[in-house]
Amino acid sequence: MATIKDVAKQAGVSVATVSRVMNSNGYVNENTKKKVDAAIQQLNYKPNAVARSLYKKTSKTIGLMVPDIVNPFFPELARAVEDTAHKLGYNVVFCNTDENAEKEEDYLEILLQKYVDGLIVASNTLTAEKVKQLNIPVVSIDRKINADIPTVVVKNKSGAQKAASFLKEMGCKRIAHLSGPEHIDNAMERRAGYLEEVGSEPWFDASYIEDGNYEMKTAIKATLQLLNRHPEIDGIFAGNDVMAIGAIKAAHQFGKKVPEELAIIGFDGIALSEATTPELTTVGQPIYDMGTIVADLLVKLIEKKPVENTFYELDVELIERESTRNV
Amino acid sequence: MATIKDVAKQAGVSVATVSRVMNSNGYVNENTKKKVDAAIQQLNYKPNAVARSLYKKTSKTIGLMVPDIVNPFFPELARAVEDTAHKLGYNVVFCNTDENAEKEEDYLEILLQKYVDGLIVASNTLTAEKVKQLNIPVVSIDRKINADIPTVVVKNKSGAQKAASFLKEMGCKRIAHLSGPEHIDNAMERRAGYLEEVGSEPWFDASYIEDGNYEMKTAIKATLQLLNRHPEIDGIFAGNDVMAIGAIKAAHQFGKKVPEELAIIGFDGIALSEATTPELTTVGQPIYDMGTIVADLLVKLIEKKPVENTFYELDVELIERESTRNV
DNA sequence: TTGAAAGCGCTAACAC
DNA sequence: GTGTTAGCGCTTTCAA
Repeated sequence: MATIKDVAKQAGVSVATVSRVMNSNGYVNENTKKKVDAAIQQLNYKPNAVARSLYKKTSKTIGLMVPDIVNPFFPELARAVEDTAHKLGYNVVFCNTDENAEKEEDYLEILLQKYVDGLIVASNTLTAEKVKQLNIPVVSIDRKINADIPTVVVKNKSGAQKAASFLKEMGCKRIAHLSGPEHIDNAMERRAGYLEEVGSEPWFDASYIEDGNYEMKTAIKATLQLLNRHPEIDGIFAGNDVMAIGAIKAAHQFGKKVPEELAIIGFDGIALSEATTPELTTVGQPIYDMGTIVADLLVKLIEKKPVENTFYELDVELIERESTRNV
Repeated sequence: MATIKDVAKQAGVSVATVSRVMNSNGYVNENTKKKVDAAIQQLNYKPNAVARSLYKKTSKTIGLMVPDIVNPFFPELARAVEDTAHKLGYNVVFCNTDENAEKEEDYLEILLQKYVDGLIVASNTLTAEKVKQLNIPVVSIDRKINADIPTVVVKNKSGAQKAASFLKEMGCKRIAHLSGPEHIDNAMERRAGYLEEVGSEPWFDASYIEDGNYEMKTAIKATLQLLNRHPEIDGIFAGNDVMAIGAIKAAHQFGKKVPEELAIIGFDGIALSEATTPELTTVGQPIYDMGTIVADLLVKLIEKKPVENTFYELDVELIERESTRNV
């Protein structure tokens, strides 16, 4: 690999000059510029990003920490983040934390040591204090950490409420909720939206809620419990699509027809929600947009450009498909 | 951020000594080691990975290039790669190429400039020649590039043959194939396996094969074409699970019952294949193992440790579920 | 307009 | 055992 020295020698100039033409800063004569460019061409020279980082203390890379890469929501998000980051000249280091605080710490350290310029995190273990210590721009996606930290989320509560209310419209009389984990704020917001809509119904009590841990397997078990406990349930609002898919499977096992006997609605709008039979009605998040927005926002923060807004709470949209019916 | 100099000053030693205790190489007195450790603690010193990289020309990071992060196969693989890489002290930079040669080039360059120590690629545009030029260990996953390049794949052809043969056992008389793109070797291997099994049947001709581009949307269209062209089709072997899911949807639209009137079998064994209704019968790849094996292999190559084997062709397993029936 | 040289934070000879 | 020092490849004063 050719270095800047080689180029300098080849072009018969100093390394400083080479640096100047590469970064197009400082004065440099048209003619010597040409010589340098030619040398760069000939040697197929690429500047060494590590050396550059060492001096400039930046790396043109950002970190993206997600809790569960196997939940399709996150790859879809990651894809958007990666797309726009790449357009803006950054690349992204991917970290899968498994909701594991230790792994998260590990990664944070590694990323800092590598001079990542900024971080996009979906975490519920990360504290505002720790974020401050990082000393680089951080933006939170999908979850709120703290009002001081730029954040991109969706209207979880009202979206959930819409979902429950839609189930009512569809004629459901007993609506259960498959909830996400209690330590995840968006799960609790979605639960709150559900409660807002059905919490004061005469039939309601807490036994209509089960934690499905945002996973398919757990959701299947939880749904079965719900159905055993309350065979009269005719509608389920699942806190995410993966759980809703689990609920469809569980209903199948239990012998309830979806949507005829049991309507199911999810949350997220992952591509997969279209793939089930019946197709899943869901509260769609603008996943790709979210990724674009966070990446854009983070890069602006990194480059100290003005940002209009550091808190985005995007709208969700009810996507009616086959898993809910009109009775 | 504290540097090695700060630590040296704090401990009253030279930077060389600090470096020695950090890397535990060279002699260092028990006592001064203690002093240094104490200083490190006090200053909460973390060595600067960039500076280290610059000198050592390695970065303890590997690149992972995948063609489509939204196909669940790749996140599942990525997860495994990331898990074992992390265990072995490496982190992984994720690159989504969209099967786009230009993007791939871009990434390759960036990764090299950052001194990534090795690369795991799933690509069909990358040539053996280009790989050589990279001058770092590269291992190919899911696709074969060249016999010289260490590779981890599965038995695509025999797996596909098993799938077609299984469909026959289940009583299918007219078996179509939803194929992956022609430029992807594993897709062609799977097609070859299918042909091996049904190619010489009296009813067979090329119109029983459609390209579904390894995507759900395209697969739906392709399936509909297949079904319109040959209403007698009673079995479909899809080259991957995502297309099989599309086929199920298409059958649904077409009014064919799965599996009663149309049996469908996929390939991959992604988590999602269990989530459909009916659950998908599929040829399962050991995805997690594949990720573990490539990551392990690559790290061994990087660290110049002996490797037993540079070509893994793993077994696949037919997972019988609901989308195929016994007539 | 250009070059010399210092320095980013670390490692590894080479001295002592 | 430990310190001094010369780089790794680049950027950026400061002089010329």
